[in-house]
Amino acid sequence: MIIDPQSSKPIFEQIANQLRRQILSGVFKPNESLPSLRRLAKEIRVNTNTVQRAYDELSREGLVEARRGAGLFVIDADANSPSTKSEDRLSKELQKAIARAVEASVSPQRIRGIFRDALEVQLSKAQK
Amino acid sequence: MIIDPQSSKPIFEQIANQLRRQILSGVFKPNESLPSLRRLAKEIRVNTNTVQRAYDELSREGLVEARRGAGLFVIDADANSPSTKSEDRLSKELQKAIARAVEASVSPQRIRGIFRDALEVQLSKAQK
Amino acid sequence: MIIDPQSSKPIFEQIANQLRRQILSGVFKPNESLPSLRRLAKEIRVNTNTVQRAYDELSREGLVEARRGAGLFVIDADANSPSTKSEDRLSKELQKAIARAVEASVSPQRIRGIFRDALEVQLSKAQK
Amino acid sequence: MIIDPQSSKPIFEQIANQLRRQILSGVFKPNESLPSLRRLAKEIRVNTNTVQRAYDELSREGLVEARRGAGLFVIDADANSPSTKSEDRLSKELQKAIARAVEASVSPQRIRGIFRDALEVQLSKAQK
DNA sequence: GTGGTCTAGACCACA
DNA sequence: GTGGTCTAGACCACG
Repeated sequence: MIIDPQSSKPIFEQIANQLRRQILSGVFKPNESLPSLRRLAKEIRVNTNTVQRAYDELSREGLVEARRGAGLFVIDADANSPSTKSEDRLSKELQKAIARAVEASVSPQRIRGIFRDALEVQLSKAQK
Repeated sequence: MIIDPQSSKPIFEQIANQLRRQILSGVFKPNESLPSLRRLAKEIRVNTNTVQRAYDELSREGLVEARRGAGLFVIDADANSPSTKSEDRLSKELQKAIARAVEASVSPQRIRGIFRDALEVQLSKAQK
Repeated sequence: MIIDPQSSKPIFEQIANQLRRQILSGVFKPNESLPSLRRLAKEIRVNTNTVQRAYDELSREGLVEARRGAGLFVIDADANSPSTKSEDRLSKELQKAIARAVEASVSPQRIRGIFRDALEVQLSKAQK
Repeated sequence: MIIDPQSSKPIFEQIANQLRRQILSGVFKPNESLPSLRRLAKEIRVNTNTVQRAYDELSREGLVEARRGAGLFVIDADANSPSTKSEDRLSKELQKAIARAVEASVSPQRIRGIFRDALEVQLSKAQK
């Protein structure tokens, strides 16, 4: 991991880029690991917040998943293949809805935002 | 703007949520500025970083655009454009689909995974 | 029982909320046990400490009672007792009063402070 | 601060008791600090979780208030004296509602739980 | 110990 | 003055 503090590219971006490459090239295997926030921060001598921000990026991209109290885990792509009927149905419905939105040139970011909202609403309803 | 520092919901999220609502409902008009980082921070008595993070969210979602040295501007794809209708529709469709999945006890994790997949598929299709 | 590990709402709170609702709505009958710590923890795949904390909340609220070596028992002041009516009434009255205060932009902090004071006053009066 | 690990009294309770006494006797003045979790934990050689639990007690009692990222602050009793009309009104309404509930022998814990719920509901409504 | 959120205060590039 | 990045160090939820 090489950091250039002088670069115009933000440090957190440099970190994210290198981790992304390592994940995609299989240096980090699905379903475990990635160095802890504090360990990596110490190692490359930057603040934990900076590493945190890099991890945040990867989370947002869906490459990695943070489990509170446990660590950062590389997402297992296989686990994402729909299998049960409910999931299959959900997948198809989402595909359709998203397709229409994309067609109407709603930005991917907005789609994500709307999805997050929708999920949250449904989960809180379900809790009652 | 109501902030509850004791809430389990992060402050930056509370801010982002309220701003998002205000933008979509037209309180802030397209092509003009939101309150500056420091002004808003002072007003609601939180750290500038916290407001920054909220602004970051809205940027990512494509609702606003930051112009360095100038301020935050509401994106022109404005509140009454066809795009809003599309987003409304998308929101409703996602709500329904997710509600059914939750009912069928698909885990939030899986729902997110399936959504990510679906979005990716649609985006790559759209590129062709 | 639906758990969303990614939610900003703490897991123990999600668990407590759902159990509370189930108790109040009569899914769990008075004088009998809730699922054991370890069983529930295993079922929803969280750490026993997390479930423990949720049970702790319910204990504090007086909804359940832990009997060492036996389990968690729903308190007898049961779901259809006059007490529930009182609670319902209290809930509605608090809702109204708080709504007005929020409307008048009293901060959540102040509302909490005022509530604490009011409760203390009433309790000390009751002691006489 | 004196800790007796052999005592039957839980350590977190010993800590809480001593802190409480110090606060009430004015060793710690309103509106400022209290040693940080980790500092106190190190000083008296106990786990941070234990100190955490003691602080938790004091929070619940309304003696101190945790401000995220800043520290633990002694509540300013004066700041709790109602002054504006809205707060006055709120106070009276809460008094009445609570008085009735106490009369109907709703436990203080339940009252607190119901209040928390009610506040949360109103705040989330206000956000929309 | 691990990730997440927050504060205080700093420096930078840009207008 | 604006937004953007960074550090140091705090509490919080969780395993």
